[in-house]
Amino acid sequence: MFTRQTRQKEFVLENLKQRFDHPTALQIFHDAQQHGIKIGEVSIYRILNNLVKEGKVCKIVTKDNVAHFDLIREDHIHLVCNCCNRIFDRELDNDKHLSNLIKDFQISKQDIVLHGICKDCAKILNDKEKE
Amino acid sequence: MFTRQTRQKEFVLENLKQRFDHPTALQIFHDAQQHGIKIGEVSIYRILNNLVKEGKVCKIVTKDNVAHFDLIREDHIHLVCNCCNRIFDRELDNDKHLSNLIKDFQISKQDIVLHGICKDCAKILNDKEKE
DNA sequence: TTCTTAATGAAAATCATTTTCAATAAGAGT
DNA sequence: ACTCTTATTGAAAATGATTTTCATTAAGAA
Repeated sequence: MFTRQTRQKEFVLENLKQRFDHPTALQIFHDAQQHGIKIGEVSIYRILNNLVKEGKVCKIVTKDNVAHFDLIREDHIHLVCNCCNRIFDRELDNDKHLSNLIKDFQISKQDIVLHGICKDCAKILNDKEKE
Repeated sequence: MFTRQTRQKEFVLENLKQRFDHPTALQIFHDAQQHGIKIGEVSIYRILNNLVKEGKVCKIVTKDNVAHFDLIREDHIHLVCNCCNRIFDRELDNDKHLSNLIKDFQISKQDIVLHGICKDCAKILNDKEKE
């Protein structure tokens, strides 16, 4: 079985290359519509899943059950806020430390996800407690 | 607003205390049925979400979009296999290293999730490549 | 240009989770 | 023990992201 180069595949990959906001499938769909590109919602899901299988893209599911996608670039880990569900990038050479501590488990560097509370939400929670 | 102690709440918390397999809401529901405990599926979801809000339980969403729950006990991180979606525990004092490297983001220790490929899946993938 | 079949897309299906709301039952007050 | 308030429950329906189905389209090989 061979693969065919299509306008749709090109658009999805190009779109991921140009943005750094970990978009959802729907966000990519809307972007396509705004650029007048004819592509169905379903195809975006299908193309993204294939890219994940090929190891070109990583998929991060936030606690509100929405999948976000990110092109695998250089070394950076993802911080996911359990409060606002935003995803932050953090460059980190020292993550090698952690990776080396884990045996019998191949950690993909781009797939290190730390959950917690981001600066903004921590401030909001703090302010609420003062009330 | 006060809270009331109910059989259902007690069952869910007790069930989580007694198991270490990161069950889904449905698995807890089935367990209740087998023990002849009258409790609705919906209530399990509601009780679990409340426990998460109270910070007693952590919720891990795997890539197949199913939420798994784990009682927050001592220090351990979670390894999630992107292949079989199983969740592994790993004790790790040295995770403090990583936590300290991240500024302006409060990492909850029990919520450090590393994604990758587990030993079993790695073996299967390896064997496939040889074919 | 033709032909094979990979890829697309619209509609329908799926499935975990949430919402709604009437019925139930903690547990505080008497 | 009894009553009363309302937190909690649970069945059914709603939601919403994602997947499946399948007829149609279009890469790209021959």
